[in-house]
Order: sequence, then C-alpha cells, then structure tokens
Amino acid sequence: MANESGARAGERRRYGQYCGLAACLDVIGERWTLLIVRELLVGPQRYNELLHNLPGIGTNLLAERLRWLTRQGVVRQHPRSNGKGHIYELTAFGEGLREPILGLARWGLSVPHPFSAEDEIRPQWGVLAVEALIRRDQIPEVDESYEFLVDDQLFHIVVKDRRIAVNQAGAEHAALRVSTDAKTFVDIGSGRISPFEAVATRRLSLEGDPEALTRCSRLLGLLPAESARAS
Amino acid sequence: MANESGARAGERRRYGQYCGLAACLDVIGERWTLLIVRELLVGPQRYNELLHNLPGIGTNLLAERLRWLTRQGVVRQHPRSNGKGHIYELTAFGEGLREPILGLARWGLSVPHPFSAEDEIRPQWGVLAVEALIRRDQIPEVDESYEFLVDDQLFHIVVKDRRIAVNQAGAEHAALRVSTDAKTFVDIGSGRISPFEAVATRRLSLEGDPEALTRCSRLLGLLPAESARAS
DNA sequence: CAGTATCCTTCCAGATACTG
DNA sequence: CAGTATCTGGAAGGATACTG
Repeated sequence: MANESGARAGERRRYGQYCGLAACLDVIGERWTLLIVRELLVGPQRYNELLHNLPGIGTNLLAERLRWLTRQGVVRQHPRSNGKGHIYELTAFGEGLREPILGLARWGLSVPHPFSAEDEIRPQWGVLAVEALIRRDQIPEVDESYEFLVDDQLFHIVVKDRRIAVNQAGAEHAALRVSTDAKTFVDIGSGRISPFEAVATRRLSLEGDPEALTRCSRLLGLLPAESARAS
Repeated sequence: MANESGARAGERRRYGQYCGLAACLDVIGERWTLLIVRELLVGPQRYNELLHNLPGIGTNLLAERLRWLTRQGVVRQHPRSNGKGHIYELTAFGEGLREPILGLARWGLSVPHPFSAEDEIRPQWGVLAVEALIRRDQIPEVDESYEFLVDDQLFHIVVKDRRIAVNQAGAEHAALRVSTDAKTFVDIGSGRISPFEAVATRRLSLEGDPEALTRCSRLLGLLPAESARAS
C-alpha cells in the first residue's frame, strides 16, 4: 500500500509509441536506470554497494528503480547464503542490454568534453571502458592475455582463436600487465592521452612484451588500425 | 535572456561521473532526446515533421532539445534552399549513435509486452525495426534485395557480397516485395506474429521468390538460424 | 544493512498566445 | 509555416531523517 505514488505498474509515464526504441525507453529510459544496469553488468551487487557506486542517486530512487527493474524482469534479487539481505543481479533479459550499453559508453567517451574535474570515479568503470573499446575487427592473431589493475580492480582480456573474453580477477600468464588509476584509464579510453604518454608521465606502469602493448592498444582502438605507419 | 530556466548550457543536471555511459547520458539521457535522434536517423526532418512524428512531445520541449542537441554537436540545422525555415539532421557525431540505438530498439522489441493498443505509430519506425533486426551473422550468400512498403514508406535491403545496406525508396529488381501496415510490421519484428501468419491472415502481402522470403526472414532473425529444421 | 517516509525542488505535458 | 515564450498542475527527482 506504500508504493502507490511512484511505482504502480503500467501507470507510469510511457511514450505510447509502437516502436522498439520507445518500448525500450519505457523500461530503462528514466534517470539513473541505465546506470544501475551498468553497475550490474560488471557483477552482482548489494543495495549498499550500488548506493556507493552510484554517487548522487539517493536511497529512495535506488529502491524504486530496483523494484521497477525487478518487475520488468531486467534484474533479479536473490537472498544471500548467509541469510542476511539479498544481492541484485541481471537476468538473461537484462544481460541483453550489454552490447547497446557498451556502444553508448563508447560514444560517450567520444563526446568532446565529457568530464569535469570533480566527477566521481569508480574502478569498475574502467572495466566497462575496456569492454566498450574492444574492436571486434581488430582482434590480434596471437593468443595471449592482458591483465589490468585499475586502482584495486583486477581484470583481464583473453584473446584466443581470434575471440575475446573479459574476465574479473588476474590472468595466469599475461603477455602484458597494466597498472594504473581509474582516472588515467578513462582518460586513455577517451583519447585525452595516449597509452604511451601515460607511461611517460608515470601515470601508468607496464610490464611485459612491448609488442603485446601495440596489439592491445590496437585492439582497443588506441592506435590506428593494422599496418598503419606512425606519421 | 529568456531561456534561463531550462537551457543554460553546462548547468543542467549531470551525473558527474567519470564514466563513458554517464557522459553519454548527460548528452542524450533526458526524456525525448533519444527519440528525436531516432527520427533523424531515418532522415533529416523539419521542425513540424518532428513534432508530428513525436506525438506527445510539446513544442517547447522539442525546441529546447533541438537547441541542446545542436550545442552538443549531435544535430545540425541548415537553412533550406527555398529560404524558408531549416531542416534538422544528424552530424557525423550524432550518426555514431546509430548502432547503439538500433541495439536498444532490438532489445525493446524483445520486452514481454512492449505495446498497448492505443500506441501511436509511424511508418518510418518500421524502417528502423528492419535495421535493428538485421543479423550481421546471418547474411545470405545470394546477392539480392528485398523491398518493403510499410504504409506509405518505401525502402529496401540490399545484400551484395555478403554486405548489407538499407536504403530509402524502391529497389530495381527485388527478389521479394513485401507490403503491409506499420503495426503488422512491428508485430512481426517483436515476434508477436510470424511473417507466415501475417500472410495467412492477409495483413501482409508478398510478391517474389518464396526462397527469398526464407532468406530474408532468417536475415531478420524471424526464423531459426541456418539449416535448423522446423519442429 | 536495507530499505521507507517525508519534504521540497525541478522537470514535464499541454494549452495557448505570439513573432518573423 | 516555423518556430519561441509563458503559464500551470502534476509527476519525477533529490536530500535527509527514520525504522525493522
């Protein structure tokens, strides 16, 4: 009886258009909603983790959005083994937003002046940036993996048989190990600085095969594609 | 001096996150914005056309959004040859939203009950639905084209050398000509009815090679992929 | 920890009137 | 025709205090 104001199913504002995009926005178009999905794309999280990772959201909004996304089948809430509280995760349906969201994120990185100096940052957004930047048409022919440590987030890209996977945790035998802070990471992703420049200014440290760095940079679209010569 | 309330550049609500997706949503995340971009993805339009194709938007909102998108470099406004008024079109930067938007639209079509009976519809949304449904991994090996007449919108898909293009206007030698209304079209796209069912109930008429219909349906993901047998 | 309840501000829809 | 400006009720968003 309490949630009548903001969440009565089917009565919230709709575009009322017989169009796939409008239908999509009816579900995930409200403020904050897509950012919640973004968080869950990196992995399941608890309520308070989400609250922390979405600076500015306000607890009522988060609760309302989670309720809505659960009703819509985008998010699932399941009790934790210890019996205390629950954890939120994407359903298979919600996972279907991964590609379009990565596409939007890539576009966002290409916005002329996307960020302000006071903007908040969380290391997992670096994971997202990497996923967004991967060029499916620039996959190296060498099977190898690249490990990244962004603040305290450890993850890696695996290249195998010209296929790509991004995984949490460290890689066993990484051809390249990159260590940096989240801000530098996103700056590289948005083209504000080059990976080489970041190394030179000691904002980023590298370990491993220099050739692998070139392949990795190319994979992420940070260098001109294939066989282009430096000018 | 008049637009101080809603449109002072750079002062509007931002997420304030150092993240590509947040930056993207700072630009196109507000209500109606992405639908305006959708309209312009199909082709340039004048103010009043946009007003008509975005039922419910309200003239002030449209004006404000167009001003904002122009400032952001997503939309360009250029005077028409006859000197009267101007026409709005996407910039190259705005065009960069095509893939993610098509992805969102495809996802929207997969929402359980996306539409309501009173929803408005415009034929060009059918063009968008087709673009959204194209499976890059299911391109026929036969070079041919498929023509669609959706209400009064004529367009076609060209398959050539395993590459795809969607164009306005009719095709010269279409292997398949499909004629239907926009609602049926979107219903097929969202899987509510099959193309064959639409033919059987005379909501859709076909002309051309039945084999081409199968290839085209497969290309649009309306039939199980490759060599799968009907069960 | 995981949310509700409350209060206040901002944004949006729709109507309408106005300008070049 | 192609917009811009203004107004108003109502809905959504934001901050914070509070509860099981």
